[in-house]
Amino acid sequence: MGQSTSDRILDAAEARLRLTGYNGFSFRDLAEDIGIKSASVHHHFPTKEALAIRLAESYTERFMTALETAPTGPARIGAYRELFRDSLKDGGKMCLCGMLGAEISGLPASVTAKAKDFFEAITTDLEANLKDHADPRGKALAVLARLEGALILGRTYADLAVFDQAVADL
Amino acid sequence: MGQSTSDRILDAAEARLRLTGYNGFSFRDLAEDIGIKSASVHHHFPTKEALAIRLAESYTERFMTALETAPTGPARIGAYRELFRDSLKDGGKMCLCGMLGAEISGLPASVTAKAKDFFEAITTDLEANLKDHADPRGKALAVLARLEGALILGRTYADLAVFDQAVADL
DNA sequence: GTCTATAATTTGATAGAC
DNA sequence: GTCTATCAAATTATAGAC
Repeated sequence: MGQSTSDRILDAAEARLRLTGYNGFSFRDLAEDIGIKSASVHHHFPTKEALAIRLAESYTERFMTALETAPTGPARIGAYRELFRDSLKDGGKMCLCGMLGAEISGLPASVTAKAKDFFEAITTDLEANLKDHADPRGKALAVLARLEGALILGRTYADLAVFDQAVADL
Repeated sequence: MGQSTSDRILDAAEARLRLTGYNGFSFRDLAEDIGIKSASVHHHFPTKEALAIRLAESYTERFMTALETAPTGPARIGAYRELFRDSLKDGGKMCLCGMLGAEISGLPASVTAKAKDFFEAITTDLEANLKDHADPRGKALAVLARLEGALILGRTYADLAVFDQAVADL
């Protein structure tokens, strides 16, 4: 079963967004990535804003699906650590919503809302698994912050070991 | 003593870079910010790359100067927390080098090197103040990661309290 | 040091043929 | 669904007058 053009656009756009940010790629870049013309990309996603919204939604959905097989309770943190680690391992990519969160002041409000949705979904899930902690939500935010920041450090040093050191005792 | 045009450009550029990222502003934006023309901005900084290099250098220098009055030992972490917190409080800005680190794949190598210099300076300083810790460098990277990530979360939620929750036990 | 003018390229987006 | 062609605007950057 081959991938639809729409899916190939989404894949190319996700990779580019996670590497260079929202303002770091164009519709022409995506078109060249998959061997079509930019007008065809616009046929599938009328605007960059619409594309980014779909990217954030599908990223969040995929992330949540990956968590379905994760352990519950505090051990769930390890599953999060691995998911973020995979992101860095796979070409040194940021978390899609971490990237959007960094650039947020220059983005359409509809896109920033989706990034927030991702963080809220993660925080809520993590919080529910840390009920024995004195401050479950604070701990959840602390874990998430550390993972996002560890991606930035790992990327900048271009060294997976830096990520590992930054999250060693998670 | 008035500010030189060069300094006014640097201030405007730093604010824009920390809000919208390297690809999120233009020389014309900076020119309009301070009431001159873009050709005049080029007179002071020939290329965007040169401007970003200067920004990262001056940011690092300023950060290190601010640390001169900070306590030594583990208590130094609190000074870092306050410096990052001020960044968010001051218009919801990212750490300049945290932003560059996120966008790093799309930036000139000379700029990425300066972002790395910042992280290395911070990590080294923090590490030296955590000598009693089992893994001083790991702990230093963990603190830095958490602060960078907490900025992303605080920005996305547009809520200083989210930053505070994410770094509560630092 | 700042300006006008402009070059060369890129960008997001649209119209309309096939 | 993809293409050619195109648009209007923006971008980085330079030349040269004042």
